[in-house]
Amino acid sequence: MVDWEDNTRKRLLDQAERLFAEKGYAGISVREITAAAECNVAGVNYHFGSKQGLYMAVFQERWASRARRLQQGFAGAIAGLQDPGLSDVIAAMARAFLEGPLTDEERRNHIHLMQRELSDPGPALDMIVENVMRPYIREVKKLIRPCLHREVDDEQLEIYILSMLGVVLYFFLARPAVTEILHRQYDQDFKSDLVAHITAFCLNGIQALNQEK
Amino acid sequence: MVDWEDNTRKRLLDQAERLFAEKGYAGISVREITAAAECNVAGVNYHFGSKQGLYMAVFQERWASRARRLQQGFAGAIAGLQDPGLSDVIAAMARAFLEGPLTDEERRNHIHLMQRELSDPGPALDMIVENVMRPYIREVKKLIRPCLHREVDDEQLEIYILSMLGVVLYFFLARPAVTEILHRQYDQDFKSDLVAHITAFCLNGIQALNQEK
DNA sequence: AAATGTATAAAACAATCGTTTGAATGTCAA
DNA sequence: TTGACATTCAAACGATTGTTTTATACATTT
Repeated sequence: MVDWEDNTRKRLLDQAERLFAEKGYAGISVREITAAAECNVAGVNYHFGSKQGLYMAVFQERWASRARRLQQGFAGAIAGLQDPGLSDVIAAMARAFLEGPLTDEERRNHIHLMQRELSDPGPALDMIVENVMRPYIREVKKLIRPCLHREVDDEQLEIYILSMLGVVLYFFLARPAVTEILHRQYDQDFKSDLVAHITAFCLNGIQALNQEK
Repeated sequence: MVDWEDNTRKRLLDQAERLFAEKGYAGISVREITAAAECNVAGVNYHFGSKQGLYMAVFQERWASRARRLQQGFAGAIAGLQDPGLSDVIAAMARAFLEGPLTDEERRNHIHLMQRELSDPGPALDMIVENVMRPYIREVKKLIRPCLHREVDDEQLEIYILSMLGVVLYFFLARPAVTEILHRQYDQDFKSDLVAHITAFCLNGIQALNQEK
């Protein structure tokens, strides 16, 4: 194995990631992937054993490391502040997803791949939940709890964090519908508006936790 | 055509709706659908012309009418109140989606079908946006605007409404992940908690619109 | 009763699916 | 140079895809 740059394998992962994100596992054929990667059909089975093996490799070798970069982007933004407030944490969350360290295409692939696994549980869901979502939520909880004025139990806090994730991911996920409804392009302008909006919306939303009922 | 009950056609729509919602358009074959509907493979092409025709029929003959029932459930809950406040509108929105006039299975199918079209634009997206989402958003806008203390431009209000929809739909969509993370069953108990939470979260969120900045 | 139209079924259609085979490459060590 | 290994390729595998054809059963109309 020539390990400094296994070109066919890399091209296959590149195109598989893009096409699986775009059309879903069942929506794309091995031949379409190999055509896009400009290699032979057999390449998939040679390098990854099967179509499913290629799918899992996309998550293990691409998706997981991107999730790590996202989390680091978030943690880094927080680490730069001393005594970060609630709005700092929420703004950092939104920014990490919408303007974070990833390119636009990486971001789109990343979120679509995640989304598909979350709604149609596939072989990669366990990895996503255990290795990415759970540690992420634990981290955010540790950051948020000191900002609250009263004790809040774990589950309630987790639901709030999931709500914030929901808002962020949904604007991404439903992008075709959102842009058509609002008559706006999904450009930098719109993204800035979204980050500001999401931060304000979720900040107020989570203040519900701060109020005695 | 025997029109009082065309049995095969009805069974095909029943099973197609369930299976398209569960596995997506590309994820299910016409043979799996006809097997579930206990009829011949040719039934799909005879009654609907093609697989895609069956898919569109699911949206036109099933999904659209359910969307109407959802909207009526929402409108009816509001109509019962005089001078409905912001929290009334939001609670009615959440309840219509999570505890509304649909059965649990109808609700699951409905939201999954919608979700798939929103994220992978298919032939039914235009219908969803123009005939369902846009009228719905227009209606909610009319209800919310009188509750606000200051003038808010259309787009901002629309973004807030989309955010609320995002929270509601996301808890549905990512149900497999959500229940695993929270270690909870998706039962009546949990649903009540969700409605209460979403209402509180979004109510506070939208209050951002009420405050001078 | 004969003719017509509708609905279902069995069988086959060409096309495409994921996968495997076996030969042709190139690379590097012995 | 030889032998072993890694990689790519064209070709073909059997299975499954959506669709069509042909035949049959039943109902309604003439």
